[in-house]
Amino acid sequence: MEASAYAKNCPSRQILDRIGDTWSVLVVMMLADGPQRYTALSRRIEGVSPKMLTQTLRGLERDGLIGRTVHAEVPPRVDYALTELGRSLLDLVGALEKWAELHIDDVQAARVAYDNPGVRMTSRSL
Amino acid sequence: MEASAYAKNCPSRQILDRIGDTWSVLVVMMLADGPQRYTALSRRIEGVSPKMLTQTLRGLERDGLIGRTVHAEVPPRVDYALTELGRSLLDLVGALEKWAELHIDDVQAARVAYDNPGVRMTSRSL
DNA sequence: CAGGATCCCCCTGGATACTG
DNA sequence: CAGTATCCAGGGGGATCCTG
Repeated sequence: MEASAYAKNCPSRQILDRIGDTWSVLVVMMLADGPQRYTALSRRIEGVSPKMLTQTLRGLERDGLIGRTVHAEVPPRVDYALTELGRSLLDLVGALEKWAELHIDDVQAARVAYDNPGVRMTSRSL
Repeated sequence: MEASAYAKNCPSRQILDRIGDTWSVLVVMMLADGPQRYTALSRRIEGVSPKMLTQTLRGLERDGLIGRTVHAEVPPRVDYALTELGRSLLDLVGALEKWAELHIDDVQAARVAYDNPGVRMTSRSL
């Protein structure tokens, strides 16, 4: 079926899966400021467990969105940085943020309206 | 923390949560063609269970992205259609598809390279 | 036809402790 | 410092059956 193709074969789905991932986008945004160390990321992204951070970083690295550089030092030093491919994602993330900021009020108003069925509205949303 | 604000308060996160949802985007894309009935959607989106379809539709409706119209007929007839807000999402989805199509090859190449560590590369991805 | 209700399983992801 | 290993609870989501 067409939808099946959409759901599995289609590039969008694969990208969606990564974009939709909670931490991936957060990491990409953090790295927009420049290369960061593991610990720096774990501190800046509050609430992320080491497991999830590592997992997220591996996923992004596998997709070629970030690069991982190990410096031959003691103590170990590892930097993560956006690749060119990763940087190209920033536009998309930016567009997403823009849409969000532009329409979040409408969305929240819709939610309130939906959650309060009895209340009269001055206009219909459809 | 800043990341906390990002993760919870920030509009982007809320939109991300919806965008990232497997079925939501699929439904929105389907509805881009025009209003659709429940059954039509369930057929076109292969693999979706009634439960998830309903849940997805409710979520989109709650966010004001789609409208639900019940026709007073027997058998029941319910149409779902994008709202103006929902339609404005199409641009974003379009941008996403565009990015995906444009870069999916790079991503897949990166994945192959990542999964085959021994292999020599002609160029570095960073 | 368009779902609601229920059961249940699995997998995500958090917490914690440990290591090269 | 930069992770890995392990354990474990919660919830997402499928399958199924039922109804206005």
